[in-house]
Amino acid sequence: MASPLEKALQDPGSMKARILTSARRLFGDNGFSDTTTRMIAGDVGIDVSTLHYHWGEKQDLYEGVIGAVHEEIMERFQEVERRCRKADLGRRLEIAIDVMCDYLFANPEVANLILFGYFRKADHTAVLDVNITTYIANIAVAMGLAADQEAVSVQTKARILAVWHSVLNFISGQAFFRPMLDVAPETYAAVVKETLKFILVPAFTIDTAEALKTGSNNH
Amino acid sequence: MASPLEKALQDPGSMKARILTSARRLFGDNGFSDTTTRMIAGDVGIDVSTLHYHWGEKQDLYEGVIGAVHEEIMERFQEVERRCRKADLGRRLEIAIDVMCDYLFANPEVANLILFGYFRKADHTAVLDVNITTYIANIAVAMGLAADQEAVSVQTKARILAVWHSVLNFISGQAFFRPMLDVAPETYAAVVKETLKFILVPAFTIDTAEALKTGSNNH
DNA sequence: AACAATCTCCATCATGTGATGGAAACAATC
DNA sequence: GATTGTTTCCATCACATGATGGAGATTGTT
Repeated sequence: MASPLEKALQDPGSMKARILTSARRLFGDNGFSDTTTRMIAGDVGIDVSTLHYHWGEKQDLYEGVIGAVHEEIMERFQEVERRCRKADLGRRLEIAIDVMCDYLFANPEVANLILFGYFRKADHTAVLDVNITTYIANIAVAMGLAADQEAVSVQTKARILAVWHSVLNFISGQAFFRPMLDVAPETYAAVVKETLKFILVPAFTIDTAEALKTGSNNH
Repeated sequence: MASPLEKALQDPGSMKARILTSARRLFGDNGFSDTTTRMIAGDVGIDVSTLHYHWGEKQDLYEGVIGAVHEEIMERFQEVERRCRKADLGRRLEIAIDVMCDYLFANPEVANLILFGYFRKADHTAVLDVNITTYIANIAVAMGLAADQEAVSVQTKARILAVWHSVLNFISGQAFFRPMLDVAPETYAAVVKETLKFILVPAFTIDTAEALKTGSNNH
């Protein structure tokens, strides 16, 4: 569907791909407005106009980054779904937490990029909006919380959003929280996984039966 | 401690206070970089130089906003602490969720401002950092998860961070998630409270005894 | 070697932004 | 009513940023 993106991914050494890589990291670090095209060009070691030549305007490059990240995330969800077969709900949650944490800790800019998207009031929100809705439906089905992607109750959606946020925030706020907890980087990752499982697993494993039954009436 | 801030709060109709109010909302909506001093001045109905006359440079105004919000939050925590006396842990959590949700839904810019702080790599992070640490310690004590503010284990800190994030994200992402859940604003608030209690209460009420015992060894 | 296509850079523009100086309006005191 | 201190606005500056045009370099093809 995204032909320029495919072309860029074909050869990671191509100029277009190199720009995308730098843009991804810098946008993730500083957000859209605090990342200048000159910063990205400087990081790649090229001129600004070369950047514009390959990607058009800044907004297009940003959407290219979001698109690439989106594809990666969807791949991870498919991995979760594969590994979740024939496991109970508690185990499924643990698998999902492990897979997503491993991925996000290895690509910390991803969590930032997604969370930045919540704030931007720009026009591209529609794009990201669709993505998030897709994530939610995917998780619901993979977790066995909904029969198909169309029949996800409000409660289930809200609960998945809460889980998803919890994961993202711990990774996104890493630079902020790790010093606060005063632990080494590797320890931080372990603490995060443990905390997520501690908080999330009991709620779903204990209460799921009732939650699904009363899932369509809101208080 | 903050003398200019006190002066502004003394008279809500004063120019300095009016600027602070507009700045608070606009910074909350758009973040620091996407909010211009001209936007704020325009919202108040004054000239840019009037704004600079009262508040100095943009960064100072921003810190004024953060400071005011910080004071409000601390008041809420004190309220939680008062109302938590002689209640068990599950009930304490519910009280804390209710109080903080009511406050944040009534002042939605607050959640944005705090979350924006996670991302900004600017110099003021130290200020916010201290604030967050204070929040965490306060909650830990109010919840009865730690004896005093100095003796909070890594696990407890991480768990409180997770709770705090969950609350903030639902309010901050309201404009984003409410359409996704397709519910009315009042319903959204109810769903959020319910979801938070659903997810958070079981973990702490079931597991607390063991959690506190093994609170100092990770993994 | 000649040519065409692609790529990269230098110079430059238009615009928006943070910030300031100084003039004018206002308020308070005598 | 004059004087002094405070507040507000107009005009303007310096600078960073997004973006472009066109010249030069590079590569591939014949």
